[in-house]
Amino acid sequence: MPTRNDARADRDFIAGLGKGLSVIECFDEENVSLGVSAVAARAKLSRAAARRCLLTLQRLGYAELDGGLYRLTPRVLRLGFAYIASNELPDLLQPHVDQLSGEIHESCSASILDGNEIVYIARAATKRIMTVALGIGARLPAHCTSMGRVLLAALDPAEAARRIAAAPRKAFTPHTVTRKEDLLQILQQVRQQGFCVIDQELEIGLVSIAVPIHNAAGKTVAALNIGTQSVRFAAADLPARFLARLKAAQKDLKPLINGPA
Amino acid sequence: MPTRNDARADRDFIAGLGKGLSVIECFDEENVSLGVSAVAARAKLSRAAARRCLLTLQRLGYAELDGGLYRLTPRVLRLGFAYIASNELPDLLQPHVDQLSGEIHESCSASILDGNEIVYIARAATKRIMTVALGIGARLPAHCTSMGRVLLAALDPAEAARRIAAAPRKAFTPHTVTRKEDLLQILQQVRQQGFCVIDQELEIGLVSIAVPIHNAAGKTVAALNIGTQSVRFAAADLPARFLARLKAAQKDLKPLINGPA
DNA sequence: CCGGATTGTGCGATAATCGCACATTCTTAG
DNA sequence: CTAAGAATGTGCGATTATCGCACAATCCGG
Repeated sequence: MPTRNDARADRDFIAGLGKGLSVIECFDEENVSLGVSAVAARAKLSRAAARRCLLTLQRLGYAELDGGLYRLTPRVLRLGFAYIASNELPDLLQPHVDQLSGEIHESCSASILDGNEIVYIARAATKRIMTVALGIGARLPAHCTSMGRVLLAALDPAEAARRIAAAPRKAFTPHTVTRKEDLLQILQQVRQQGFCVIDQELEIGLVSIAVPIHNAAGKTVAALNIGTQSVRFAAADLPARFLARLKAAQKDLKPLINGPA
Repeated sequence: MPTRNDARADRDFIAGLGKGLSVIECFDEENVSLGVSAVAARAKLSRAAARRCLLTLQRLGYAELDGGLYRLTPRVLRLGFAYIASNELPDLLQPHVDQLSGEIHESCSASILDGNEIVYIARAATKRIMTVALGIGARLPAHCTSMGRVLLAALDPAEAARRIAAAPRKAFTPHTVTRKEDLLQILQQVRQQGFCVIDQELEIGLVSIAVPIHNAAGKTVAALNIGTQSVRFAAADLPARFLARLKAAQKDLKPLINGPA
């Protein structure tokens, strides 16, 4: 730990950039338009700083002012899109997700891991099966989702344990597994069998199955899943019903994915 | 023009934030990983400033360093998602887009206008019909797309003329209309008939039809389109084939969309 | 083994950011 | 209708964080 480097890092840290980004992240579904004070409170900035950020974002076209309330503009999509476009994964996966969903008439998604959360990078839904809508960029806790467990299982076990320990591990339903030891054991099992089935741990009535997606070098870079309703398929029946198709997609994709991603 | 206000705006402009955002936007499909110098050149910053931004982004988890080259992390999706989540439109539109696409077995998308470009906010594809992949957040010039013309037609005519004049108006195919006067006349027609058909102006073999989506107050806030291949449907047949469905969706959505968006 | 290019570092000067305190406007309640 | 409360916009001096140059270290290609 080079204390010299840390000092350097502190010197070279642009405070204004960090503040501005937190300001952008202040906005969400429940906070479509925010005033200066609200932003300051949410981003933990002084009102003056929040105001400066907002003014700057407005001047750059990332936010607009409407009667004292600020709101984000479509331009911020450029930022997220900078990632989507710079990463081949979403483009590669989306067609497969579309096709898979079309063939089996069930919802199908792909996601990657970011900390303790999975992030949707491709998605195709037959109809809305969950109460929450999950578009590209949506986040869900990793510990209680089929894709999340597949992705955690692909990590170094110590790292996986660390992330699980750090996660809130909220119980969304009575079925949600939240004990750290249980989760680690499940991860072990997922690692061995090469897929993961979730039985109503995120939402009652929702079951899903996921497999890892590997790049050409064999590293897990994403997860692919099929989600459906428990009234249509019992969780125990998912492997027999869908695993072959998921494995086929997994195999098709592997040679197409180059980078270390 | 309050010259006093401008001075104030200049004072309150956080340079670091603007620089950081341009740095993020440096990354795209052809530039997945960039070095400090490359970023500096692209964002038109001094190397020192670019380096500081990169370091800051890395510390905040928006970028990662891999052997001298920086790359964006999935975390930047949070930024774009701040917009998606804060705007009801994508969530409202996506299910309709999915359903429409499922029913008619053609690709279906929704987009909004940002300057001279349309931005995809919802999408469902049967198979990949275009050479380019268009995910959420993808941008296309407004002047030569069906949704773009519908959205431009909804603007104040003077404003539409201004944006068209400002746009590059590249001719993607021999069919692309690029003359300003012709485009304005087409807009007039679109405004009257309430929809727009494009015949291979963006890509040879690609035809599409779009209608505006209105909010409850009657203001156009998005566009909805169906795209297919000219070998399957002639452009002239699109209205008879698809307009009724699009209009139905338009009508269904209108009462659901509240805000001034 | 040696250019050429790129990255990392140190440092002083400058100017940009900060946040307080006040004036102003808008909203809410009585 | 008026007054209290809250939130926004403004001015300004001090501080400190940002800037970019110039040099050292490193990587890459010939």
